[in-house]
Amino acid sequence: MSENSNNYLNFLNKQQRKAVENTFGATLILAGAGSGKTRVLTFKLLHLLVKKLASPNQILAVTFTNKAAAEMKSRVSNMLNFPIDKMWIGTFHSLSLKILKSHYEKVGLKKNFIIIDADDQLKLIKKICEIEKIDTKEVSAKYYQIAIDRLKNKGISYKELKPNKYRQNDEELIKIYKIYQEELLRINCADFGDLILFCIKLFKKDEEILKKYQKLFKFILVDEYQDINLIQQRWLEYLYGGNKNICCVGDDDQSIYSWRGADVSNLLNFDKNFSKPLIIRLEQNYRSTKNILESASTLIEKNKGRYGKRLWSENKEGEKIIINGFWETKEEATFVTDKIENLISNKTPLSEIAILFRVAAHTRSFEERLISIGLSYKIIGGFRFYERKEIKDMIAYLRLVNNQSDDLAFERIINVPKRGIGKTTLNKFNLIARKKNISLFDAAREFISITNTKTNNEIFNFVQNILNWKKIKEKFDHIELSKVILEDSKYLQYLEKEEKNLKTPESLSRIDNINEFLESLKDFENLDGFLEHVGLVMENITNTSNETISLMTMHGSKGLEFDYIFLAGWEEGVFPSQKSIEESGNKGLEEERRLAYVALTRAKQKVFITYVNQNRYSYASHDYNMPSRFINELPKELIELNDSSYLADNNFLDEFIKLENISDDLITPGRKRLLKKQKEEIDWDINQDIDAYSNLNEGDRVFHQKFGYGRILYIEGDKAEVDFEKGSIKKIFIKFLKVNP
DNA sequence: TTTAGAGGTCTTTTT
DNA sequence: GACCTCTAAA
Repeated sequence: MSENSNNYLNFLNKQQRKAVENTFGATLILAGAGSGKTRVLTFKLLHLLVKKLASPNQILAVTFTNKAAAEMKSRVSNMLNFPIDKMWIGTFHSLSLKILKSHYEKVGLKKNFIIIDADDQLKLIKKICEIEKIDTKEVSAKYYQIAIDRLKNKGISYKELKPNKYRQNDEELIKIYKIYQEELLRINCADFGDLILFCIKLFKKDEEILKKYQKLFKFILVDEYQDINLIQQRWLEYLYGGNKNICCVGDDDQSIYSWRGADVSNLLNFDKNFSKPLIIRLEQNYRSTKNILESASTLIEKNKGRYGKRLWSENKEGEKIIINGFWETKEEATFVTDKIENLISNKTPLSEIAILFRVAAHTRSFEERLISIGLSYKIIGGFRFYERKEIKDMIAYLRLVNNQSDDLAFERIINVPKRGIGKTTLNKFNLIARKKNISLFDAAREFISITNTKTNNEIFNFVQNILNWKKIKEKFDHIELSKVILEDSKYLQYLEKEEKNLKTPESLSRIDNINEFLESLKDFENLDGFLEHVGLVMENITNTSNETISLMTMHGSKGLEFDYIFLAGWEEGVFPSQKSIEESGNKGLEEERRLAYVALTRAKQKVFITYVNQNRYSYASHDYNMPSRFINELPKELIELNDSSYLADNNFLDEFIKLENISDDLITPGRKRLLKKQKEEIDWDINQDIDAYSNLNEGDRVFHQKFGYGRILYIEGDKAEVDFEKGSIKKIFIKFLKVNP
């Protein structure tokens, strides 16, 4: 341990110190943004070790995201002189996996089981629906996927699910859930929910095992407690039951995962779930300037469902929040990068700059701009490396070599690259597999032994390849194996061909990604280690150079801090998200507001907010959006509003700022106002009859295949802005419009 | 029987 | 823009 390990307590304020030194029993730390909660947790860990209250492997430290876990690990390893490998620091899922790896057979899994992602989940459910002849037109496979996920978050198994007469598809759901669970076991896979559920099952079933872990974990530390769902709470309760020492850190204002089953009431019921807790509040913010803190606090006070706290700070006032509106996304990206260039010339390190988005897909225009001006950036989360098609294909090959009963992997690659083994042949495999209760791989072998068709040769080769690779796996390492697979399967050849023919940005980067994939394999000892990492983390761990700008979602930014924060896309419908309000009404809106609070409080020095008023490009059409209501909710005296000349000319901002009380109706008010305004401006003439395609005028009633009937707002070159009756305004090429008589 | 292409639908946030 | 389904052609 380091020399100054005895005076670490001096680095803490009174409340923090109390939190650290109160080691036994239950402690709940209500910690505001930037109040040093990670510091408290890591120091507490240190304290437990220094005071010899526990040895490293007797402390269980649970975090919510992989990033937070990595952060804590690095902080702890900086303070301590010994390797932290033996410590139980990780996410609920990774810690559950660690436990399950010693007891997999007790829950019906086999060695080296694989964790499947949402993609595979959906594929499996679709397959089940098809086999069981469950119609997925009215109720989609996705619905069932989400439903099963939600049930798992609540710890409800298919046996416990009682059909609800107010929901129509519960019978189907139960059936699918049951088969889904059986299928997972058969192909030796578990989904995210299972990792935690299986642990609980294990604890319930085997008291000896439960006792062992209860005894082992003398102290439990939990980060981001407000985001914990029911099943995670139960997981904690089981492990808490032994030594009864638990310390949770949370902030109700930062609860942003209710859609994943996170339940803030865990925070409320803390004293019911854990006995006689000490509750400590941390309200001094060390991170942000007074202005940023004040702005964020004013915003979050608009929420009704909160415990209420007011953060304070001894930091300097700082600068105002700069808000800029733009006509289109390009302009927005250019503005942001210009500002970044300014910051760089003032010696701001790139690592202190982050651009945050509501939707991961919105990073694109910024990426283009950053590439063109040559600034290095990294995307955290978002388009996950391991979710790219070519990477998933490669992983599927490895998975199948690893485990021939992995049907999901088999189905993914049996015809990639194309081998002339299409749907019909696959259906035949499926038939055999089900009849004989064997894997698709074995069914394929069976198929060639009993039939004689043209495709037999290809199937035979495929099967032989897998068996060959299996032998190679035994003799060589996973990197060598991957290279052989790339060659033998002709996958690399297939990518090269695609690159030549298509020349799309995606196809051009595929081979690079494969090379990066091979590179990232080097970080793992063997195939098992790699597959485990892929299943849990989904992010590439190479390419973590520090001197870059960070681009990420607001969700992804939680727990991080930067000197300068750029918040892009603050538009009604985008943020707050239309979907979230439609789905959960005021609750959804409040969660979006908490997200805004999280985003603002990431900044240490200065915040820039931007919005694109007129031309947010999404899903191949252009959307109109009003500035986010959250802009309106910031204290007027602490913000500086600027807008592009177009917006100034049209008084968009003036109009917007005048509005004080915005209702929480289901349709976002910004959109409502805009629709109203434009409808008034145009004098409709419904009965006008014009030839299709030509002579289109403003005000014409038109028809579009995708969006239905609408009216032309104005025409600009070969495009027309159309107000569709379904409620959206889109910019469409005129040639796609027909005039309705 | 497979594959390419056309046309449709659905688009949040993460372990 | 990605992914699915349907259809027509190979």
